[in-house]
Amino acid sequence: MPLCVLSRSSQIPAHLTRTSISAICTGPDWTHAYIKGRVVHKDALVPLDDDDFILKAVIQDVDSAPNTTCPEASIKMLLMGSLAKDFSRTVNLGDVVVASGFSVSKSSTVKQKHHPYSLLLSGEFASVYVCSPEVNSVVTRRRSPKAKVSDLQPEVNSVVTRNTASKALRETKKIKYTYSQLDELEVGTRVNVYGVVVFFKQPFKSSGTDYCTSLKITDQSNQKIGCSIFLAKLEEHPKLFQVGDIIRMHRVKVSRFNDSISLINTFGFSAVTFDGTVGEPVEPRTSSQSYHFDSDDQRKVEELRAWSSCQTLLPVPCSTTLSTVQPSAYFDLTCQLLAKAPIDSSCVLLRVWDGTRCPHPLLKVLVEPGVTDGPSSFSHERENLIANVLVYDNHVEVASQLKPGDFLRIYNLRAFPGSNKVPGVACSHPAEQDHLAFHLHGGTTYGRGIKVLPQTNSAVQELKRVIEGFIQEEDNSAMMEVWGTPPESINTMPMSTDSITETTCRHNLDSVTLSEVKRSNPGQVHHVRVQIKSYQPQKLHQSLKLFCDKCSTMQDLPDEDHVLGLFSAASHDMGPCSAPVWALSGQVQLPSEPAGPSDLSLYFSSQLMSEGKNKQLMFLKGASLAQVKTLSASYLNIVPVRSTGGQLTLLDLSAPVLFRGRRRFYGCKKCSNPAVREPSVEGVEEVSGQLVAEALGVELLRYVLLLRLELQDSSGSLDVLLWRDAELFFNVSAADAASSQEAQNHICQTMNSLCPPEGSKARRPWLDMCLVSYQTKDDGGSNETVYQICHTTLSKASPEPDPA
DNA sequence: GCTTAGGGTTTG
Repeated sequence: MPLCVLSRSSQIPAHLTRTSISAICTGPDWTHAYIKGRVVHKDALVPLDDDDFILKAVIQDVDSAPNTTCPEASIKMLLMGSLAKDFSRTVNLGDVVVASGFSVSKSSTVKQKHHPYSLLLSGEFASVYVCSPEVNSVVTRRRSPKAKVSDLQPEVNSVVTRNTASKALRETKKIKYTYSQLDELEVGTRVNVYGVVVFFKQPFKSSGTDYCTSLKITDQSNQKIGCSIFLAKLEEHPKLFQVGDIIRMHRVKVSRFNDSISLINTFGFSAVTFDGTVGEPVEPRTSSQSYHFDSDDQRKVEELRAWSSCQTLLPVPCSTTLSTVQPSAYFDLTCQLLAKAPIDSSCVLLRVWDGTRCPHPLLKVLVEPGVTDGPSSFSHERENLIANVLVYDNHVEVASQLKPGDFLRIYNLRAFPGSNKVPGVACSHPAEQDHLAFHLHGGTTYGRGIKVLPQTNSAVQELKRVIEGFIQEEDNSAMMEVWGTPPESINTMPMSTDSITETTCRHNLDSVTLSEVKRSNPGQVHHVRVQIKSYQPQKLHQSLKLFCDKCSTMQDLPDEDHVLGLFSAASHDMGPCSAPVWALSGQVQLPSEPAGPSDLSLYFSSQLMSEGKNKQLMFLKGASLAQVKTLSASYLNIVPVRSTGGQLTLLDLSAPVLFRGRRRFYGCKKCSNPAVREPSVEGVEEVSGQLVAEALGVELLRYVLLLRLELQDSSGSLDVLLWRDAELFFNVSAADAASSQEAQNHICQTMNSLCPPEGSKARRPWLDMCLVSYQTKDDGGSNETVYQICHTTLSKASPEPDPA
């Protein structure tokens, strides 16, 4: 970074010729010209990136009167790079400078009293010679590596070089950015600004190469300035969540469009955003690895928040929830995504909730089975809270990136009443004209779009509180029909040892004793370190239950003898039976083993047959349970049927409604409306169990594990349930446990090691657990507190089973 | 290196 000092102005290179400032215009070649003027205005240095800077200054012709009003006596200079930095350091207001190697462009300044042209000092030939009274004839000069310094004084040159280099280094580390008020933006300049966001669109694809964020900001000047941010990467765009957010932008270009000022990002652009709410922590939101933030920024944000909060004319971010939404309204919805499913190439279904209940009935949307990302159904209670959002056109791309569990804000969502026309989708009841559908229409007008909110967002925090409250209630109602837990006391000295479980929750809690848990009010979460004293049921196959997600009831698995009897009874009904019109029927002769009737009737979907997929689904009449099991090896789905009054019907729902390999599926008697119907298999590659069940009108039951454990520690004992997170605990699926001996053995061995049998020499291991307590009603209708193990998983290989 | 958009409801 060479700087040079000249002792006399005569050392200005001889090939340069002076010209007057008023003579500057575009056209002539100014390569060999210089101008001489007094610095009357000097902006702060603006850093562009690591080693690049820009600085604006105005100089006035030294030969003009100090107070001249002649617009052409002074001219604006834009200095770039190290020349700008050196100028900022060396030159003071009032200094006389000589400039050469400039280029001339039409001034962007609109005011009449300014010079119609401005100077750009950039590149290797741009030079500024300074002739201040204090620093006698200093010359700063930007120089290319090849430039000759033979016309500069060598001794002084070397001294100043060192000084400047070290000072310049310090300067870049504690750079002060200056921010322009929005009423003093000059077209053509590059500025840094702060503003309150009064309108914005999430980034959308421009017709060029970049995504575009469009926003409008204002500040204490009350000017409203539109901004367009073009960036190729979505993650680099400003993180805007709602109107009222505060944004700081570095290096935006002031330009003119349709008689108004607008801002566009330029090279080195960066943006940081802040929540605009008074009192919230001032936390910069940015994806940038490093950014500048100091106490001035803190103050700036707080000033803008305070000012903004008093402005009645600024838009207020809306806080509509599903419980307050009006039919036909457009609104922003903060919600959690539970599941999503493609509808067609220009439409995606988002199933969302915000934990509040919409007073208007919500449109139900049926989708192809097997295409849903996330659960395909929820508990009956939760289904009533779920809004089906249809997302169209340009928003499909963003929607495809979303994952169930994400917290979202959907901007300018339309609550559409009476909709029953959804492309490619059947509506449950077309007559339900007042049902609300939610549409995110195509386009970006009114800021229409979707944004994933971070977990730290205050609206997300609030939403999580509401949702967790609901889940707690949901659990309670689901547990209503399950056991109570009268606790009893025992005194046992604990042994000090490592836990063989770990908790997967994020509660930041210390462990408490079981007696402290018992003394606490219900509705809380506790962490405990315990042993298992006993458990029920001892016959672990009895811990397998069937649960209906729709009506939240639980039942035992049907007794095998009972199922055998149902099949046997069905096979004896030999009355005539007509096949449904859609079915192709046939007879089959089975070998004598396994035992059962020798003439079975088979029914196939003619549609599947025509596609050569007859192995995917078979309706089977007259077979024994053993025969069904055998045929299950050859057919993907087998539905046992019987003849009832000459019609083909399903067996009683206490028998399996569907066999898939070794797995049996049962239906809920309360929630099903069973009939033998042909599944809609058009375009389906493989027929799923869910598809068959839906065609049959059967609500499938889910296998669950339910155990009651008696826990103990030094303070006493406590009965708890292991249900909701039992699969997590054992690391085995209940459905596997129902069909696989290996999975059953795993559970048995685990329980055996956690609670060795009486008389065993094996020690009981210690377990860290997360317990949730809640209140429910016992059979007599009085309140009791139930404890359940949640978020707890066996972390180490289970100890060897008791050798004794 | 310097186009993109430049707020103001889909049409399902």
